[in-house]
Amino acid sequence: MKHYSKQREAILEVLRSTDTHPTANWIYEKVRERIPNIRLGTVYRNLSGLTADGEILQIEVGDGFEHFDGDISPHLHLYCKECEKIFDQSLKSDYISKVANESGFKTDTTIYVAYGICKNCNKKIN
Amino acid sequence: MKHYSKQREAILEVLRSTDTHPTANWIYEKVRERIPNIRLGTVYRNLSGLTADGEILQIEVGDGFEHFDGDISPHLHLYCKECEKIFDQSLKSDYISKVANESGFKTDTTIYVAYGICKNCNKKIN
DNA sequence: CCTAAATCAGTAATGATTACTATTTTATTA
DNA sequence: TAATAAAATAGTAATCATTACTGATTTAGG
Repeated sequence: MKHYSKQREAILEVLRSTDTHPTANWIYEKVRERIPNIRLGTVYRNLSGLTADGEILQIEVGDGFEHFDGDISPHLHLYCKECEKIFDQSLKSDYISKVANESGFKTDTTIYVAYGICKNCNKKIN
Repeated sequence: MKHYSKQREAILEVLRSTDTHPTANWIYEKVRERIPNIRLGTVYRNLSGLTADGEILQIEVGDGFEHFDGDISPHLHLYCKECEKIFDQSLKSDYISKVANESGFKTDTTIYVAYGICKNCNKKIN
């Protein structure tokens, strides 16, 4: 990722314009509204580059899809196993980073995921 | 996962006998030494069941493979982008779980992943 | 023992992601 | 602003980790 491209720019804008954690395909469909003949491969290539550059986060919750996040601040991802949605929760400190660096590991990205049942689903079930 | 099976038992034992974070295929090769005609599909099915039952953890680090962990205590996974290995580090408290539950989310599993460069690779590079 | 449900071996299919190539776009330098 | 090399893209094809299917086997409980 050494050069600017309008495709990369559009992908980044789409990702930053949502507070969900979309898949590559979702991003592809959105970007296609602006750049109709963009290819899914281009979206994947840029998402990989943006992740490597630390401009976005890649989140995996075990549902078979890679999810992407335009918010790179350290925060908690709550994955509800009932509705299969990802919720965000802010964190006061980057706990992981501190612990990791104490042991000589140079951290540049931290991912926090909790699995369980969200507030809403809890009401419905019980 | 309501019934016992020797396949499930063997898979769990293999996973608990290592402190690495193997892939389904690695586990398959190991279990095959004991049960020669077990199938990869059986390994996958059992790993999914064991994960759902909370007996093992499923860790994803963005390398295209699902990794499994027989240690279900909350701990930190350090993924070195240089040597592509996963290191463990114990945690004094399950920070995520506390924060999540405060907001009404019922957590049953927490995953901590830090990306960066490990101690050894740091020496080699610099 | 018997039965029903769960799991398995064996095999085939799926589909998210990656790879490839010729063309176009970008950054740089003169 | 033209020339050049490197990087990115469109278009297409391939990969391969994972899941799905089916008939046979194993398990749990009475």
